[in-house]
Amino acid sequence: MAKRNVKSNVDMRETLLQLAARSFVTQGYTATTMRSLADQAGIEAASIYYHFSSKEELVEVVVAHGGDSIVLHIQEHLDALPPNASAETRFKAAVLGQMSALIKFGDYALAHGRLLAQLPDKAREGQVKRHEQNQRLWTQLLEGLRTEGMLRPDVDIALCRVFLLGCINSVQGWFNPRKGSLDQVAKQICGMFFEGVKPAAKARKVSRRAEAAASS
Amino acid sequence: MAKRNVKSNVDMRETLLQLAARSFVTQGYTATTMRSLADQAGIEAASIYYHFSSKEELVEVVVAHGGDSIVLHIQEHLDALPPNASAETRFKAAVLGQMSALIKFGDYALAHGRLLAQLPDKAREGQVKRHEQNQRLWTQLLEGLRTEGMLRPDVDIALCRVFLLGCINSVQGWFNPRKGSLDQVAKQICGMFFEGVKPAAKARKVSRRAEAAASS
DNA sequence: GTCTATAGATTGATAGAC
DNA sequence: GTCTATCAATCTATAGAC
Repeated sequence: MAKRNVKSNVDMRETLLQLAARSFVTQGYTATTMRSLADQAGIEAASIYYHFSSKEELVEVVVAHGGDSIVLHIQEHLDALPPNASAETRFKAAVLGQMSALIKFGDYALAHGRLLAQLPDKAREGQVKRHEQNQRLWTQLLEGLRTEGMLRPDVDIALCRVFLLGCINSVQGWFNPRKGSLDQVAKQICGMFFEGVKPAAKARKVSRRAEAAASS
Repeated sequence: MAKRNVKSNVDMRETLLQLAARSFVTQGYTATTMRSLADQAGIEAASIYYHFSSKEELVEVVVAHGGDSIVLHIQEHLDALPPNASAETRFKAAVLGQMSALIKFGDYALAHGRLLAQLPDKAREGQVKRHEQNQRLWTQLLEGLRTEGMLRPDVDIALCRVFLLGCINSVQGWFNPRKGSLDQVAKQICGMFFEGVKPAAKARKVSRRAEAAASS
């Protein structure tokens, strides 16, 4: 039994990153002060500069970590599929991948999505590329669907993308793992996306369990 | 030909509100300084305090204006319908209403959506109610659809709402009025929402003009 | 690795002249 | 209504002791 500090400093750098991610996301970049982060970590503001050279470096690391996590996590889900998987299968895997990345990497993932506009100029440029990379991945997945005849000719791919990402990214705000699985929510989203919400000519009965996963 | 200032001060209060809305949305609340607003308006920072008692009052007015505009604008669209309009008709009118509110009130509308979390505590409480009012309106519209049998029993209303609002709210970011009308985009969104993106058993040909309205 | 002390810049806001 | 001048508070960041 060694030390027992406020945060039982196993790794102060990691602690600071997590606190920073949460604060940047909830309070914003400028509103987050080095002092408040230090307070929460149980150290003095000046001590942060032993771990990070500046506030700018701190936010860069947070946002980069978030962006990388999402892209890599989706890629993992895609790589796990057989090479001849259909566009629809790949699409569904990506939906689940992006959702679970949001849950798993929480504030980091949100930081990447919400913080870009607030970043200092230098830091922003590098991150924008990461963001565009994610957008391109989704555009490709949607184009794959179109090639395989899974998209009506009149639906716009760019519109689909914002439609989907807006929905998926909101998951982090309301998902409650005790009430249902991510898998069920992902299925509901894909169902809504492909089939719409209108009943088919012949009404059908489906499990309502996925419904319980949304709290609000 | 009276005065001709930097902003030709017809109404400095209005000018300040518009600049503040834009800056709050793009830079965030804390990052927006009274000095930068004054610079853009062509006056000194101290002069702002003749029009507003504090930075806090300034952001309150901006966010309130945005929230009211959206709710009232949708309500206008709904009130223009005949009293016996179907839930589907009301729903489509609300989609167009929220979209055109976003375009018409631009930064004010975005401020209401994006700034809530950054507001000082006192200002936030009042605004949260306005936000919930908007959410309730959409929930009611969706419940109306369900009552009239336009929603499959397995689709979750809360999920529908985030799905829709995420999509609609993104409109402000990419809509280009020279490439198409809001009406066309609204139709596409409603089509996607009700019918999904999957081709029907029997493929059909539809106009692609709406596709051109999205730029990115 | 963390502390105390403090420099240097910027912020929201006030007082009073015009 | 807008200005000049200024205050008190707070911020990022550095220097150097321990």
